[in-house]
Amino acid sequence: MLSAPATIATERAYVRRLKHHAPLQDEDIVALEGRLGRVEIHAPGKDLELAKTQPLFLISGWACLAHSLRDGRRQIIAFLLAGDGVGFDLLTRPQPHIELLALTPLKVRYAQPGSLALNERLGRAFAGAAAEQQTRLVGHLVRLGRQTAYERVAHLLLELHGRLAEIGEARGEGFHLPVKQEVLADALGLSLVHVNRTLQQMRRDGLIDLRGSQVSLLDRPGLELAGDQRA
Amino acid sequence: MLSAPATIATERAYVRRLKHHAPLQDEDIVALEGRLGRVEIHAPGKDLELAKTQPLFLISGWACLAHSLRDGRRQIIAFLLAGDGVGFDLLTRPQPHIELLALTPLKVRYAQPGSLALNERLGRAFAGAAAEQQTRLVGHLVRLGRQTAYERVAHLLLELHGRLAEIGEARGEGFHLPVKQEVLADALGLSLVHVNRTLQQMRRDGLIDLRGSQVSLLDRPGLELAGDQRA
DNA sequence: CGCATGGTTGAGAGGTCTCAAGAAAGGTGG
DNA sequence: CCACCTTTCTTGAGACCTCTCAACCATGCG
Repeated sequence: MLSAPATIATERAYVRRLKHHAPLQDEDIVALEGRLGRVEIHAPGKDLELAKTQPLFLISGWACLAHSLRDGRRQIIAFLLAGDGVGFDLLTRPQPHIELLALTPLKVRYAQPGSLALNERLGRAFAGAAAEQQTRLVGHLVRLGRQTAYERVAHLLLELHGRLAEIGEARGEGFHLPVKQEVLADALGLSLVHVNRTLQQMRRDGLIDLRGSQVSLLDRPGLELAGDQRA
Repeated sequence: MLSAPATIATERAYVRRLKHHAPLQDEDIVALEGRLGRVEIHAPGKDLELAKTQPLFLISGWACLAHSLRDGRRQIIAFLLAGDGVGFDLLTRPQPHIELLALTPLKVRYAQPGSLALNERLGRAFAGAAAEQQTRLVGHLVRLGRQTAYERVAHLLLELHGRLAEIGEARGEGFHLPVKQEVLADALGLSLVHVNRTLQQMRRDGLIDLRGSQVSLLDRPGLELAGDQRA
């Protein structure tokens, strides 16, 4: 029984995320849960087939939206973390040539088709989540268009840390980054090799610590100076 | 009176755009028009202050959404053309650090605040327009992340021609591109100089003709080969 | 005619890429 | 627990793409 609270907390990451955007009441949660169904686990690398799948929430693990070009080049559009919904907003609706990929073992909970904005509060929560998604997408676009490799990496690390902290998956300034550098490269529009060199450089500069897939942001002001893109 | 039909057609570019996404009936148009108000004209370079403005439709001219970094670098997020709405979808809702800029003399028609999805057909039309916007945004992101300068330019020219053709602003394979190369650079994540060189190269390759702000796509298959990003 | 703006071109620097090989880490079967 | 194999990370070297700086040309306008 010791693990029960943790399990519940984990399985309700989506509740926590939605509550960030609107003050949900117990009845809202109950109503929402009533529309949720089976849980599935997918292996890393699995294509969840955005076009054919029902809406879902990520319970645990990392996923991404990706677009592949003919010649094998790939661009990752967005990272999806525990608590994120898929199929509720425009970005995660089926789009041509976009695939939804599991980056780690992925636990998802499917919802019944149709909107889950069952009342005004839930509606605002989903709208808020969609707006946040959209803001991140624009931030990603700016990264790719106008930032250097060093800036892109710093900016992405800050974003991921912030998102993970929100769902309780960061430990202080540290977090688990369970993706290959190749994935970071495909997200950042860089080559694998250059991502590696950039990480080395940030390590030498004392901005981060990196051992295995464990990252620590050693110098947050420095990282923000490097990566922040605000006007 | 000879110019009247043309004027009406122009002023209703937004109707044409919406009809692309749902079969609107006359009553829908009437209802929509009932919610539209004053027309204003803004000078090129004008910041329309996304955060403070009412929703609006572009009647004529070009605008863009842009994000400026501290040091002056700028990334254009999206081009907005005649018929495009602003403030109806997530992308064109106020977002931090994003500004709405007139790129040419810009004629806009303001709408009353609140949703214009007055019935199910209009709702689908607006949703369709938002989805198209979103798809373009993702395409733009892939351009910036994984395409070369040459590919980016080709892809953007094809996109713009397609959009202009939809609203009757293309003449065959030609169209008017009323923006400085600096603007293209800020959209494509390139330097002004490199955009110029790339255009020269495409001209030498016989893909495009470019005189003044007049562009002709001389070799559409060639352009698509160069710029198309489909998997 | 002269100025301002935007386009064009050259030259060299710098950032990022590709190719390639070696080191580290992780998993698996003996 | 070790040996091996695979995967991932790391590093080097050189090529290539794109950038910056700078100058010059073309156009339009007062």
